[in-house]
Amino acid sequence: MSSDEKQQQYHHGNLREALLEMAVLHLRDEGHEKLSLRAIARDLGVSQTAPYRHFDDKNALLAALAAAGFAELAAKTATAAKKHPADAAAALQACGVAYVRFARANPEKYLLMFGPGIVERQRYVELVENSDAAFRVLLEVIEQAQREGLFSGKPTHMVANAAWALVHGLSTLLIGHLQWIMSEREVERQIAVATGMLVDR
Amino acid sequence: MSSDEKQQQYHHGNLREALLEMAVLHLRDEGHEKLSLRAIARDLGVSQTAPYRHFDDKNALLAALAAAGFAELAAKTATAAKKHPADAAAALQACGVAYVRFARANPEKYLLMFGPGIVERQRYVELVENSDAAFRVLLEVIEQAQREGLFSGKPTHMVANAAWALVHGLSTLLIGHLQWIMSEREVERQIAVATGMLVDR
DNA sequence: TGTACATCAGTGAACGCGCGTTCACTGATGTAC
DNA sequence: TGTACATCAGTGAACGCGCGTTCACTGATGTAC
Repeated sequence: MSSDEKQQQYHHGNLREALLEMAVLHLRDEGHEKLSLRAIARDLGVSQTAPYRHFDDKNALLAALAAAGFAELAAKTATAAKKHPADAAAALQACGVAYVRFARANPEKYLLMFGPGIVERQRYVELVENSDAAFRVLLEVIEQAQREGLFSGKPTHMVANAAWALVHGLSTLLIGHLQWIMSEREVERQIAVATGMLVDR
Repeated sequence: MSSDEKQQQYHHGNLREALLEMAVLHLRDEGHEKLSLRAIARDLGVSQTAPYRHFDDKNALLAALAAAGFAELAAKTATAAKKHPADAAAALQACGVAYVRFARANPEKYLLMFGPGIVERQRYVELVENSDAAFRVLLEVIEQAQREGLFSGKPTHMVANAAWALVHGLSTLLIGHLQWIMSEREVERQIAVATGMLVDR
């Protein structure tokens, strides 16, 4: 224990954020199914009931975690897309690459975001908004692509859903079934080939 | 209780299959995370330790369930593909449609098959074989497509992975995030649009 | 500047839960002779 | 055809577990006057 840790304060001062940070660590290590409020509190040196001052229940903490994840995902994909303001095909592919990279960098967080681990998602305003925002990034890139003549004649939201399905499916396969059988080089090539198939004419 | 059910035998005679069938029902109703060996035994009117005569542990039962699911999926997609022996693009699309329909008809089973709910999958020979077989159906359709000149110049397994990613992603989105916001008609159209994007030139 | 008091953010003990799994057991079945 | 016996497929009690959550509480903080 460092001297910092020794000097225990009755009021933590920043417990909400500390809980979320520790939760991210636990998530990384063991996934959201095994994530335990008690264990998180324990690791923060705080009583097991302290989290209830900041979150209604475990589900609320998971929802906050997922909401932050969607914000991060939206930021990453938006940044990637903005690098190709004049070329929608390139923007779409860059967006897809950024998407899959996010999932690979944060596999357990990604699975929490899209899995059934959070109940009554619609109750959590921030979660709904952030997840909508993440999808909207993709949607806007598709709209731009349509203005440039790609995907002509196909309904925008269906093209967007299909693109989403591709990157989502690739993400989950790469952090699941395909996890161990591809080298890093192959993975990068795979991402390029798959996102390219959306765009090649 | 019917008279059939009343006449309890000490030896069930078919408990292994009965356990799997009941497990499928529980899976449908509550998902694999809540699935409990005790509850399944209870519903079969059998002691909570009886399942251990037929499965090493809970994980083994889940593995058997998933293995059966992959066999089913392989059969459905193979049947769909065979209907278009001379047109690989049509075969691929039919295969994709069958794939997504399977997932939508068996959402919780599908999530078990692809999720992290089963540990040490490689220990279960039948599971590995059946999941390989399911992927092989898709792979063979892609190979046929390449012989017909589609996807020229792209590595077969990468095209296959991309196709798999698309149908897998669509499946999980349709049973997850997109579950409630599309009508049945829209879903069918969505599946057609997405699988069509793999194939349109 | 000092004090009373409301409010906030912690504590620790306890409840109740269902679960997976182990154990020693027993009833039923089928086979060798 | 009858019997001994090994094996198989059940039983029921029990262990131990960590968990989410509630409760009544208390120490710290900040604000009104």
